[in-house]
Amino acid sequence: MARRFYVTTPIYYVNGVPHLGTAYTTIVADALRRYHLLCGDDTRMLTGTDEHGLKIEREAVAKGISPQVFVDDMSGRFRAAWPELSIEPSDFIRTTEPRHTALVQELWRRVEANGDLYLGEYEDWYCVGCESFKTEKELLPGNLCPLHARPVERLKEKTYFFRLAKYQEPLLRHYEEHPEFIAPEGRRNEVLSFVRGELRDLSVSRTSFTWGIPAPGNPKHVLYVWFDALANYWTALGGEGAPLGCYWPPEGYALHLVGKDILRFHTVYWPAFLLSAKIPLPSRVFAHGFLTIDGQKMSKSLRNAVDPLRLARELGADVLRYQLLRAIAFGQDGDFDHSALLARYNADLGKNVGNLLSRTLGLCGKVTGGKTPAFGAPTQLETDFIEEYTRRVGASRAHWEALEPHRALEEAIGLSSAANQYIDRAAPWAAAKADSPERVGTILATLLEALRGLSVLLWPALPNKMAQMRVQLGITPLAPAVGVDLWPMRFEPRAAGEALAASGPLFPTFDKDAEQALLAKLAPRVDSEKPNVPVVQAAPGTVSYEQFAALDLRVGVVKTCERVVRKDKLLKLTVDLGEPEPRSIVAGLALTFAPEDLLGKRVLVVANLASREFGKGLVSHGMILATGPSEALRLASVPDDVPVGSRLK
RNA sequence: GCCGGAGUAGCUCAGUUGGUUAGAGCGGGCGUUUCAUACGCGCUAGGUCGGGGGUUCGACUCCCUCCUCCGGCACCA
Repeated sequence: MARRFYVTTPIYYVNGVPHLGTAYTTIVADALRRYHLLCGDDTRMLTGTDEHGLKIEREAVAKGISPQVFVDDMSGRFRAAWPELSIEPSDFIRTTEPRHTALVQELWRRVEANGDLYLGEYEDWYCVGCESFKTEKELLPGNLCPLHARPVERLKEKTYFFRLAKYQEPLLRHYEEHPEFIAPEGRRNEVLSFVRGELRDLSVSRTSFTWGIPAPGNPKHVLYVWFDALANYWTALGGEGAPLGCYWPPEGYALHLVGKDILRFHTVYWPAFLLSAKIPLPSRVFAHGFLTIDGQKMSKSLRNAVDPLRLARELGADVLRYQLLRAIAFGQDGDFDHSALLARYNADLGKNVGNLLSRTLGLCGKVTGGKTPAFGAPTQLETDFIEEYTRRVGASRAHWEALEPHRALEEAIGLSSAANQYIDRAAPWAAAKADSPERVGTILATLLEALRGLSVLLWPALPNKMAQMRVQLGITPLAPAVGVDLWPMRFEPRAAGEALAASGPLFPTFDKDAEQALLAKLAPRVDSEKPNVPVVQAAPGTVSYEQFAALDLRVGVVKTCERVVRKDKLLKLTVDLGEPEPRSIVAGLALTFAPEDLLGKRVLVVANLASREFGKGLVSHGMILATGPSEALRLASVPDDVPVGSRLK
């Protein structure tokens, strides 16, 4: 009853290096891979890199190298990173590989043959500086490019469209018939409501850059990001009729792990492409949450500050894997907290599992000469413990099946706790003093078998540590094979007389000093960039939106400006706010600015401030915004091309 | 604005189709053992289960409403 299990991670865009977020997804995928291996499933895991697109082209140019050289280097970093985290994908695909490009083009042709591609015009905001389109959302107020702060323009580009709208009903039907297709539940509902709304055809090609896969039959176009990238899950298996095709439905079970930010692409666009190409859909798309780090959002600077490889080198890959799998409810947002990591390591692994191994082997060394004792007549204690063992081993398995690694591991630790309870109740040291070797043997044999089971249950998360544990237990390394179920569902104590090989603490704990030292070493240091604004909560002096909105802030241009006699600080100016007549404003700018400095300048004005009388008929109808000491003011400003009278918001 | 999720012990969270004294882990407190990595085991938290109202013999669990947080969509004051 070996299943064919195929798990994928997103392919990572090579404009960055592996960070904790990408490591997280990939570690979960690897843990699932290992779990399925243990079950005897025919298992396959895929990860890789996404290497096309304008950003890459641009970055390579900026570095003065060819895109290919650039992506070779970047992709290599991802490929090299995973083994350091004990991640062993079956395959690593790059979107620049011929095996991918050829099959993506085939996919394109199939979609085209199905009548789902048409040439049209894509119209949106375009920044000449970027040479790329911007969505409305990206733009700064006043239709400015967020990168260049210059106005974008409306532009049209020839592009192929995919008839996404056509697949609204088929998609909804598929969601309906396969409720497990999108998980978790909450995410499924989001997608559902999105698809129930209006689906617009999707632009799937570009002509404004060349670093991509040429569209078959029209090489002026390159395939646009999603059509190219999503296909990797399928192209990596070699396409239709290839030997690896058996990992794809209907024969295989294909699971895509994705971040919740790219859920839609995987549950709407990708299935639609496949429906069009008449290829079976993947079995399930599971969206996990985002990580915060020590309670802080993973900003760019934090991303780089928390390097999973550095953590792995410092603590061992297993410890990092364990924390990510155990501390974060898969599917929900989670926090990666450094001190919680150390605390959990000490508690779960050191004190619970590690000490259990240590005391068991210690007793064996003293009482049985470092060999496995015989399992004799069980008492109620053994019967109860074995019952709990069986229950937890089964529960752990069920949780892996349900994509709940945090719970699967919780069960494993619970089993270790139960063994610690059992050893206290059974008190083999007392039995040894009472000179009842058979009883001691039975107790120790029970514990050794529990530890053997643990070495399997924890292996998906802690492959290296569990390998070491098995060495100490004197058993062979786990050697998963297709069709062989290694999950320790049955409690079967070993034969007597086998050699054990205790060799000291498996999980040496950190004392307070060591913890402090590690935290100091590992904690992300980003304070320089953001002076750790601790509380940005609503302070007593906050204003409501309504209060804020009551302000009329406008862009104006200074038309006239003159000193005010006997008022050294004041300038009297008239400012054009786009109103019929320029406003007369009195402002305390004179210590910094000479009147001629300000002529023609753009300024920001509070336009609905109550008028103020300065005497001698001098009245100010507004306030000019500035910052700094009186003698070194800086005017709040906007670029010169912002129309006069524009309101700020 | 619409839709969805969440708000349970100091922290992280479980809580099945409503029913005796609301749970776990960690932390804290107390006790205890000595085989063990100063480890383990036992006991302990008296928490208005976000607020208010309702249904019911009885609600954390059902309904209404309000507040806060988060997410999706819409919109951009």
